[in-house]
Amino acid sequence: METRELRYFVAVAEELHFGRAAQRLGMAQPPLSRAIQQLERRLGAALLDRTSRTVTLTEAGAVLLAEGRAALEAVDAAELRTRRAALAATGRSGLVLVAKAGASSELLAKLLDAYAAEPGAVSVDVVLCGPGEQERLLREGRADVALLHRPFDSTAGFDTEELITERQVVVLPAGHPLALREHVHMADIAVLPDLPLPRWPDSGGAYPPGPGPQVRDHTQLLQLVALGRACMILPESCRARLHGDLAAVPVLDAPTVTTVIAWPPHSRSRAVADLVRTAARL
Amino acid sequence: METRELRYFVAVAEELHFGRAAQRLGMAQPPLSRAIQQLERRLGAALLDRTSRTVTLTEAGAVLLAEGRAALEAVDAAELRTRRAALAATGRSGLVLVAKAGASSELLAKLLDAYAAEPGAVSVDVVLCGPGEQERLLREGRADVALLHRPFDSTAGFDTEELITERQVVVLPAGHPLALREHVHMADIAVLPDLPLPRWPDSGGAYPPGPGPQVRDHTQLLQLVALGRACMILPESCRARLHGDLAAVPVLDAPTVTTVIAWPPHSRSRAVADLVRTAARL
DNA sequence: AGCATCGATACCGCGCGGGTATCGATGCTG
DNA sequence: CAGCATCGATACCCGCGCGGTATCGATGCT
Repeated sequence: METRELRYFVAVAEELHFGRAAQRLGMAQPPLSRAIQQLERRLGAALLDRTSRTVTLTEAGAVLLAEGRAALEAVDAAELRTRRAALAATGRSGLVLVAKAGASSELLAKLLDAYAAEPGAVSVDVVLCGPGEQERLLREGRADVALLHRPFDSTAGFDTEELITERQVVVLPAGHPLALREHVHMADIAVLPDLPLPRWPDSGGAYPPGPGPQVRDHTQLLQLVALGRACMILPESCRARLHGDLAAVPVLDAPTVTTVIAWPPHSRSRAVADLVRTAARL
Repeated sequence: METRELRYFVAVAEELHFGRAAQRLGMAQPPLSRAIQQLERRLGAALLDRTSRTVTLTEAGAVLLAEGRAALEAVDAAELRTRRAALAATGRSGLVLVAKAGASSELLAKLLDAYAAEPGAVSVDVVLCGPGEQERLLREGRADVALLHRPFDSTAGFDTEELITERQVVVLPAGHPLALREHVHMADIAVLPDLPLPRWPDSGGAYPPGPGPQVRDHTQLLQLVALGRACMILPESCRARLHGDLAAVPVLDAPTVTTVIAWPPHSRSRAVADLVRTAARL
């Protein structure tokens, strides 16, 4: 199977419309129809059920859509990583490290310092991004290494090394009654009608139903907490970055957060290996 | 990048010889040379350093070899899984479950029984194979689900569900002094000159150096233990399958073995989901 | 019934993948 | 050191296959 055929099929399977898919692919509709037929013949499997009005995926088609997307991602990643390796060999292009904005900043600083002191260290571009984007960047080959937080981020498909495990704290307005407590439990927080947990958009950009305010980034969130309209649960290390009006109280029964450094398997880069080794020694 | 180009490159990179690679690919050498040049031009990266006598990989070439192999595997797996999905839709072809020969047989029997009792269960073909082969079969799409044993088998790139964790036991000839002990430690075993741990061949088929006898399968191993020429360390559940002349003693400080059920991500099969759910309930 | 929509079919041209013949560089050998 | 064998690159050619346009046939809407 050629990647061209796969791209064609994925386009049609996503659009469920030959005309639009052809347009998206920058080609005419008839050769696209033919290519899909040919693919079906070669696979010996019907991928699409088509009438002249509707196109739907067959069971096999759904499988090929899921698997094919992953395969195309792998091919594209291979290409990108090769390009980057070539640049790294000739010019001096650095590593790209991706981390969630606002998380693990202390650890990150220590890591960057320690790695910079290593012999043979290359420059490290730090990319800070929103939740859920890191895995994509790493999988697509646009980043070389990532800091992920289990159990929130998926480490599936990556090699990882654990760095630290920490408890979580709840962040409250300084004046709140709970702020004086030595520690709290999840149940203490769940019953606070005045301080609901905020809602983040899911991958589709939609918000789950619930009482909490809708937030889209950490700035909004911090502001809401400072205003006494929400609370949030964070790894302990984030306390350092809080300003005055906020208090942090350990939550005993919240899941512990493990920060891991993750990199794609098959990574052959000495720089990545050095960085990981440095991180493991912290 | 087309899979054809990738296959060409991988062939040349593995052979490090255009002529042989062309032969392996069933084509003439000149078009192969051209294809590689074209690929290098398009990537803007030298992949191979060639003199008229030798061909070597560049840094970028090594990256593309590793990443490209993985990408090709993904493409082939996508094709195979689609074919299998199509067969499953028309005919009634069952699941393929792969497990290590001789391990977890009791668990496996329970799982198969329990799953067979589920409504909508399909037939399950069980493939027993040697160590290290299961991951390959699963990755290549030749199997739908596998029983793996951490920390021995790599679960990288798969979704998994833990089934049981067990201690390990050392298996000795029944008459051996240690056989009477309630439990032992690794140190007790390491110092036995009469009962060395056997050596398994690595992926290349070569044996690591060391004192132990060379074994290639479990039958040989059992025989050697029964003969009093070796001992072996196994998960506790394997005791059930031992015959009379052998004794099993718990090893307190050996790593615990966790049996997990693993399946490829993106799996869209209801049968796999049912089987996993059944396994998790055991 | 007429029409618009949409996938399939028919047909065509050309670009590219693959073939053969040969060159040029390099290292071995007598 | 000359001659030769090896091996990748180049030159040139052919035919298939990919992509294009024109059109058909089926289907659902008005």
